Amino acid sequence: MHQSSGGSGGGGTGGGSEGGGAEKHGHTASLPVSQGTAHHHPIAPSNGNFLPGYSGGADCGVMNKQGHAHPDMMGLSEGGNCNGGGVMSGGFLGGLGLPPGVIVMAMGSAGGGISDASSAFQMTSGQRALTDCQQHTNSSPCPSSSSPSSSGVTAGGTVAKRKRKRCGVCGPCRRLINCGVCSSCRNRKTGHQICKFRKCEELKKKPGGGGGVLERPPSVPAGEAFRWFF
DNA sequence: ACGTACGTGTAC
DNA sequence: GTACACGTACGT
Ligand SMILES: [Zn+2]
Ligand SMILES: [Zn+2]
Repeated sequence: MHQSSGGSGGGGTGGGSEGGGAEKHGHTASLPVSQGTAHHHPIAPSNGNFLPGYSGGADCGVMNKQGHAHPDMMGLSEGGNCNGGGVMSGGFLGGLGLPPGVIVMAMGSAGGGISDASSAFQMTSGQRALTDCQQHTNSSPCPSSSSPSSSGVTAGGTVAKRKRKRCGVCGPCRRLINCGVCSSCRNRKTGHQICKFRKCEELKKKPGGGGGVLERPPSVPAGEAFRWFF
């Protein structure tokens, strides 16, 4: 019971004092998706807040003039940020759930870059289910069977709930470092939660509608979005 | 073994 | 309904 509350509030806030150990040396974590065909952080993050792979097509010059990435720019509920307006980050893409392709394409046109097109494609498909070639015929992340934990039952018989993993493609997931000022960051020691700005959107949602429910963003049934590309 | 982060219960 | 704290799954 209590699934309603557990979804957002419950897990979304914890804290820590310092944002020292954001993650690891670059391996944000073991993202389920193999984003950069070539892992191992080839180059340093230009912004430091986003993965290099995606920043490439994102920074056109028009935006990205933040200089110093501010932790609170989306206007979550921290510090009463008003969202400057020039600042846009994962929130605008994954946060709003608007047609990413359109935006990216618009930028691509301005910048005049074919490579941007591919980026857009990646983002669009990546947001939902990665259209990559990587089909993973069988490399299932979950060992399924053959493992006590996978069975879902621990020694005592308690049903061990398997934890979901971040999608790795949404805005928050693409973030690399913690803001260090949000509740989660401040109380990480006690809260054991990831930075609010890094909390995967998929994890925020899908409290129990995973699998059978085809959740799609209101308006623009994907199909239409596709048409915009061609 | 350790740190990180998801899930859940409770407090407000 | 939101925020906080705890247990524990998960990866290294
Ligand atoms: Zn934070
Ligand atoms: Zn995500």
